[in-house]
This record gives sequence, structure tokens and C-alpha cells, in this order.
Amino acid sequence: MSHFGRQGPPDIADTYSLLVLNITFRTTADGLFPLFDKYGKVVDIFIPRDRRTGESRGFAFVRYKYADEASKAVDRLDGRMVDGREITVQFAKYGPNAERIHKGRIIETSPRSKSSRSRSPSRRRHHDDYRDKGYRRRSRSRSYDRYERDRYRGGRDRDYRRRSRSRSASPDYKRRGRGRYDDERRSRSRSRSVDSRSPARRSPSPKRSPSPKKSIFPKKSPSPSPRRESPDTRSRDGRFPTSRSVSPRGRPEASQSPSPRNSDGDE
DNA sequence: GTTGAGCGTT
Repeated sequence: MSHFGRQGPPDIADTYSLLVLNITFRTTADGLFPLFDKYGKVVDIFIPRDRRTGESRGFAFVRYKYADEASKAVDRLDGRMVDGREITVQFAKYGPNAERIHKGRIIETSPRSKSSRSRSPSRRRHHDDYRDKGYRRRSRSRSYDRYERDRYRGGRDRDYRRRSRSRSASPDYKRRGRGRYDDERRSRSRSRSVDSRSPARRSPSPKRSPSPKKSIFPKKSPSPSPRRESPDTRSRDGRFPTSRSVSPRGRPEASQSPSPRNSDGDE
């Protein structure tokens, strides 16, 4: 009874949906219930959450029984501080089934589901069209970003969507002066160690890679990210377990000339 | 433990 949206949509025929944005990721329906219930009769509250992690996406849907109450809640709760964050309450524009909603009320539903429902022509396309709907995460959560991209792989449209939301941010001003500073610092560094005591230390960037390990390969080192290979992976047989990295032609001599080929699939 | 534009499930 306390948990909403646990069994699915109860009845959205005579309910008004409110979209609550900007809520904390820890805010739950129970936490919003008393807040919204104070302004009207809340039929149900649903908070979409990720299917992989199961965390809230940052917004919730509050269904009211009456429009007047919903409107009041929007006017009252819109801009309210919840859990230390200002939430944004407004009428939902889209319904759960892609229906059109006016003032939180569904005004357009399945047009064919009114007369005869004997035939069910809409009984296909019920697959999990996750990316079809443009399922996007809520943010580029640090490392999760890479993790997701690795999973989907090949989703160019996804990237496009993500980049689109940069319209509100302009952190380009923050990266100013850094280049100049770098240049200046580099200049100074050079002047300092002109040939005082470290002739081999004429690196323009002593802070970047002071000790790039041993130069195993005389040249060719385009890999800025030297991913460490699992020691146990190649320790299994004492040789390179890679199938295509050994010798596609059949050359048994692979231990002498370990081709620095990083064919791990940079794409 | 983390993040922050947006429109939804059994």
C-alpha cells in the first residue's frame, strides 16, 4: 500500500499525471506521497528507474484524481525543495503508451481500441524495444558512461542524443588560461634545466611521463592508454592465448617478435 | 559513494 507502481498502472483512465523532475536520486514515491497527497488525492506515484542498476532516474510521475488538485500541486510543489533539491512539477505531456496528454489528462488514446476489439492487429511489436524508444540514461555517470557504451556498442544515435543536452552547459569558459599557463610553464621549465645537471631531463613535460617504462618497442607508441593485460590471462599457458594475435598465417615464431599490434578493436 | 536533461511501469 505504501509502495506505488509496484504492481503496475492501476487505472489511468480518470487520473491526471504530473511529472516531477529534478528530484534527488534517492527520493522515493513514499517520500513524495505525503507531499503531493497534501494538495489532493494521489491515486498513484510511479518513479521510473533503470532496469540495469535499478536506481531512480531522477523524476517521478504523480497521478491525481482531479485536475484541480493536480493543478494546485503543480503550483504549490513546483519549485519546492525536496530532499535538498528543488523539484519541478508540471503536467505530463506524454502518456505511458505514447498517448497525448492535455493538462495531465489523456485526451488521445488508441483510436482503434474503441469500436471493435475483436481483432488484435496491434499484437505485434511487443519486443523490448529499449533503444527503439531512445532509452537514455540520466547522465554520464563517471565510469558508467563507458560501461554503457561498451554494452550497446555501435549506437551512434545514442551519442547524438547525449550531446544534445549540452545546451544548458557552457563549461568552455572554465578551460581558459590553462593552455597559456602550460605554455608558460613549459618555457620556464626549459630555461631552468637548460643543462644544469639533467641533460636527459629535457622533457617538455616532466609531469606527464617521467618514466615511460622501458622502451620495448623502438618506435610506434600511439597507444595513449596502455591497458594492462591480465597477468593470469597470459599466465595460463605461459604463452599468448590470443587466437588472432599469435599468427594468422601460422608462424610459430611469435615469442621473438611480439608485434605491438593493438588489434583490440579501437572502434 | 558518484551524476542532473528529461516524460512512465506490472
